[in-house]
Amino acid sequence: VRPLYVEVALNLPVKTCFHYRVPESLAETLVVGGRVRVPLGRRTLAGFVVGFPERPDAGSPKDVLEAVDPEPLVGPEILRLTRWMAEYYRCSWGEALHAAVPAGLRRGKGRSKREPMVARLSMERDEEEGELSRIGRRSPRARRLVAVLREMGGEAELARLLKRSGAGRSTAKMLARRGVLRIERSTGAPGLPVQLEIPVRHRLNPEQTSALRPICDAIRAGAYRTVLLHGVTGSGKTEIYLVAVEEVLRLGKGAIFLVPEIALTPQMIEIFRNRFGRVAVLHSRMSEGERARQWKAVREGRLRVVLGPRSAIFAPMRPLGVIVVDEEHEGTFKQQTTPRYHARDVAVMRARLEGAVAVLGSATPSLESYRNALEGKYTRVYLSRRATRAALPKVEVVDLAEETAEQKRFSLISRRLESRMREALGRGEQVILFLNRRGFATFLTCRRCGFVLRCPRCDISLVYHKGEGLVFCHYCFYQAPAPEACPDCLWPRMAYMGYGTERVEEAVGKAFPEAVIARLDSDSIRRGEKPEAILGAFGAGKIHILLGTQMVAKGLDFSSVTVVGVIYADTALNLPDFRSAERTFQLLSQVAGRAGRGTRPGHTVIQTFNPRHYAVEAARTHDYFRFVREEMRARQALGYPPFGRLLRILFSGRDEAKVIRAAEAAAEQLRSGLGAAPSPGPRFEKGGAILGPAPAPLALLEGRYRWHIIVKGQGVGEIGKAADILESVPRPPAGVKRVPDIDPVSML
DNA sequence: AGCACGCCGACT
DNA sequence: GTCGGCGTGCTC
Repeated sequence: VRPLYVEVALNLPVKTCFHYRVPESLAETLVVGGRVRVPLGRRTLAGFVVGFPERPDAGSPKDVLEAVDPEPLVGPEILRLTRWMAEYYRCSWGEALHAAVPAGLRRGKGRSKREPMVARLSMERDEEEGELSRIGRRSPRARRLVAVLREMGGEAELARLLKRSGAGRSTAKMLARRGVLRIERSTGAPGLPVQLEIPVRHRLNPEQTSALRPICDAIRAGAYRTVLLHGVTGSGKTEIYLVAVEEVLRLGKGAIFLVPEIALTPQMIEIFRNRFGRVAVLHSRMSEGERARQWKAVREGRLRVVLGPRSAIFAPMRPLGVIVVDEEHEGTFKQQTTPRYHARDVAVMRARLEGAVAVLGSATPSLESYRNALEGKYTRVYLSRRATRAALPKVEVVDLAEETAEQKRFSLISRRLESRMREALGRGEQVILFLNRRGFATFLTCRRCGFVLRCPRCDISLVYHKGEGLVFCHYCFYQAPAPEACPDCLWPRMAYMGYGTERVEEAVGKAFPEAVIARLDSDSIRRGEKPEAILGAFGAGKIHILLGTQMVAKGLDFSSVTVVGVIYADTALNLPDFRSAERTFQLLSQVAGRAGRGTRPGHTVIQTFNPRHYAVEAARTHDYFRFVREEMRARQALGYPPFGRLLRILFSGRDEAKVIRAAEAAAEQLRSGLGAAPSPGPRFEKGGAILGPAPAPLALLEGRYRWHIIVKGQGVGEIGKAADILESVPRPPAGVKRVPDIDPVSML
């Protein structure tokens, strides 16, 4: 039967799909999962064919203009999965599908055979400033182009850059001629370093063997199961993942391996390549074309192992045997733009829909996963010992208040940490230092009037970067030269407060003049340092002290690192978020685990003003269970996850009064709607609550005021009801954006 | 989202 | 008298 009509899912914030007539000429060509070009209003859009209805739901449907794909771009599995996402996360099916397909494939079919042109900043800042002023003040376009490129991280596809900055090709060419930019065809995947330690393959110990059993049993049975693999750092989780993947491959199925963006290290890629030969890697730093190529190879069954971040959960692998989510507790699995999905939860759903096994691995499982395991929704397996029989590092906590009092001054590196570092360096061992703050000074203040320099668009303090002599907003990339005098009272000097990686680098350089120090954070990368090169040099022993942010905390495995220092453990702890203790504990445990992975014992020194906090205390004693006990109690008392569900509704706009009014109106509608819940539905008063509206912790971001409402419910039913109410009431006035976030991970 | 239609204020 | 603000509704 020839289809007369198609149902099309468009990437619009509109819940419904649209029906079109199929012209005779296309009746044979259209397929479910392929895309079509269709008219909508006065535009033409591409959307996914999701069905062939017998009769249209509109009076006189328009004609499909053309077929975009000769064959389905997504299979029935991804269609089903995205439909579930749309329902659960309250987006349209089209938006979910849009997120599930890499950009390089979406636009033009194979037309973009050639790599796109990419523009990169290629000058030091002062040089660039000089060149720009020579070009003259009458060319705001050039300035705007450079500013936009800087915001995009110093490197961007030329086409996108021109569109965003509104500048023309000629402006870009002129800047390239003057050396401000380099414009070249993107080269694809970054090269891998020469030397990296590949852990040798160990025989599984008895604990690992029994952990593997429920995983492999389910894989062989082809049955859905989610396994929470809880293993202390260094307990050999990776080896279990690898054996599970091997098992899947033996059965002729495929595997998806998700890692947090930050942990997609060359080291991990190398382990996989080493073990499985060809592996599809979907890396955000790869060009669109390269990612599209890998995706196609997966769809055609040429690659059976996919390694990637969040979005790799949509890899068109069929049949699927196992999905591994490594570091499942990581917040980066949650997308912070529509559709706001959590890749770990999507992974579990996908495994369920496709009869696959999901393995969620972590040394510090999220409370959500832990509770699911306790309730029997997941199978929990526990690895209590380090595979290499190396002891867990000895963790020492330094009370910064005490240290400051005793030394009569505040010092970034306590005497304890310094002596541990000296011992290690003396033995030819290596050191990792961790600090979760980039830049030099975290804020500038005036000693006379107390003025603190803030971002005009975000109202958070500007961070001083000494290397560039500029202050930066870490949220919106606003930048300005660091003021000499106080802008408020004109006092001639500003005081540099707070400590970032740049400042620690300087202090460590002074204390250890003979050591080779490298810094690894997004600033050093932006300035052209290759993380692969730094890690390669560190692995080869050419660098003695590696200092950095998150990037040094995750997934690094170097056997000669014996000392790890946490410069300041309180950054995460002081965030206004109910998960701050959990984040702190996870981070400290993870960082501590970088020490003593080889045969020599490790030491971790944690510097903090909160030495008695249970997150710090539990990290010191490597006691996950103690942490969970305390944290569960706190969450239960307040009805926070995992004991309740949250819906966060964020309102933002340039006119604060309007934003507040919109949020208040919505809260009122929620209150009356939920209070009157019909009897079959869950009663709301019990345990549920509508919090706010209140200003979000980041109350002003990029010039937009932000207020939010938090709906706390006992289960999905309640927050779902709240989301239904929002959809049924009139939309907020123009100029106010309302974004619902189901299961929010960050409340900032 | 993007675009129309539609109804009230200061300006060529 | 119009140009244009954005509030409201619709797009197959």
